[in-house]
Amino acid sequence: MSKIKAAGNGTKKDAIVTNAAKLFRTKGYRASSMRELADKTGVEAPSLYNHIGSKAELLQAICLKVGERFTLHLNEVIAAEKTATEKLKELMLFHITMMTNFFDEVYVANHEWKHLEEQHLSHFLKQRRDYEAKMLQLVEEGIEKKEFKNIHPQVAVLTILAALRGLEFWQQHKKDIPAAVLETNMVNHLLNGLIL
Amino acid sequence: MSKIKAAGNGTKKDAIVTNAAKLFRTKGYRASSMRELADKTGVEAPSLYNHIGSKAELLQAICLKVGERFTLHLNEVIAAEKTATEKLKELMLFHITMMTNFFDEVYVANHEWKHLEEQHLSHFLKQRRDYEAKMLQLVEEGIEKKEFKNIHPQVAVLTILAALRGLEFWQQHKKDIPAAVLETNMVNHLLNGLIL
DNA sequence: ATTAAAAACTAATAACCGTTAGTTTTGTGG
DNA sequence: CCACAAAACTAACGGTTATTAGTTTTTAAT
Repeated sequence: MSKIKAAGNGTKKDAIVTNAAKLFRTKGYRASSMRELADKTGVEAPSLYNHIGSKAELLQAICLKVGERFTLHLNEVIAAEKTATEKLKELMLFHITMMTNFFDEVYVANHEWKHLEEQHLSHFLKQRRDYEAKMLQLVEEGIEKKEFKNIHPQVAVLTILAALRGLEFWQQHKKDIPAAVLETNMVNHLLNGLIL
Repeated sequence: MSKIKAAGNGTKKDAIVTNAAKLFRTKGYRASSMRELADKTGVEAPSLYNHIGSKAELLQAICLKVGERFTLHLNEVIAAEKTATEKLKELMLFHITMMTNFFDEVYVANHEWKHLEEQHLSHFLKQRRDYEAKMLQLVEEGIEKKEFKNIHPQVAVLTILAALRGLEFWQQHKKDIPAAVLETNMVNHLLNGLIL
């Protein structure tokens, strides 16, 4: 039996990437050593290189996967025949789902993308800008159709995205606040506000 | 004339800390070398140690300063004789002010606190927990006095803090969105919601 | 001008890092 | 059971890091 256990339908490389995501999240990319990653994987450091190309490649894989998933979902939502409010709500719920199912990966993509090498860095940033731009269009559409208030659409997008990114901070309180309660309340807060 | 220029009323150490904040923000703490910091400061690396104790000390100074300022302000606001809505609004405005005036320091405190050494790490985290707890009390007070809707107060605090932390992302768009516009719209969004 | 302290420099050290080379062990298909 | 490939190991290299030691230069006070 090999020492690295590939989970489910994934390869051994996938298993290493998963371990890397967890390690990078807790320690940060630069503070994570390949020796420690190897240790968590149950193997000596050089053995990792039978399955992966480099440390940088691990970060790329994580950031790319997260970026693709979000982009794919956004395009699906936009293409659907729904009101802007419904679309926005779906986006928010998807962020919450992603954060619960792929916490380490999403966290790393949000925090460690700085350390991507050039080609992947600019790809990642462009993807993020596009995501933001499409969300901006959505909010503008909602304002035009009188679904939303006549507020500054860029600030609204910024506020919503920031609040959603802050979900990472919620993982600690997960025991206190179940996902369903969080979903209902955060979506409601961002859509309807705090004041009575 | 010494090579390290102390700005205004500050010491040379303060100048180094300021440079460190900028460097740590752009590259991250672990990816920032003392050689590069020395270079930005206009000096050779070992010369820094005539003024500071260690690299870790720089991060401590940054995180401590930020933590103290936020804590001090929160206590002032809480002690005042105002409605919960007014208090909450003041807190939000202070976050925006801090982000504009001490962007590097606030960013570093938010992103690099992981790399603090034990004593300072737990102090920093306790300070954050306390801040959160007092904000929770404030929101609960607002609900009790029928200023706020009857929503989950913890989720509200989480949402607001996350949105405020996301202000760091706004610095890039600073040219597009002036601070005054941002203030008005974000505070209004978080208090009154998006939907008409 | 003299002296003492402050602040800079050069050189070097020990530790750690990602990664490669070369070898041995383990698993697998015929 | 044999042979071949996959996957693990040990040893080591070249590079970077924060920091120290020791020395020289600069600043400032008498």
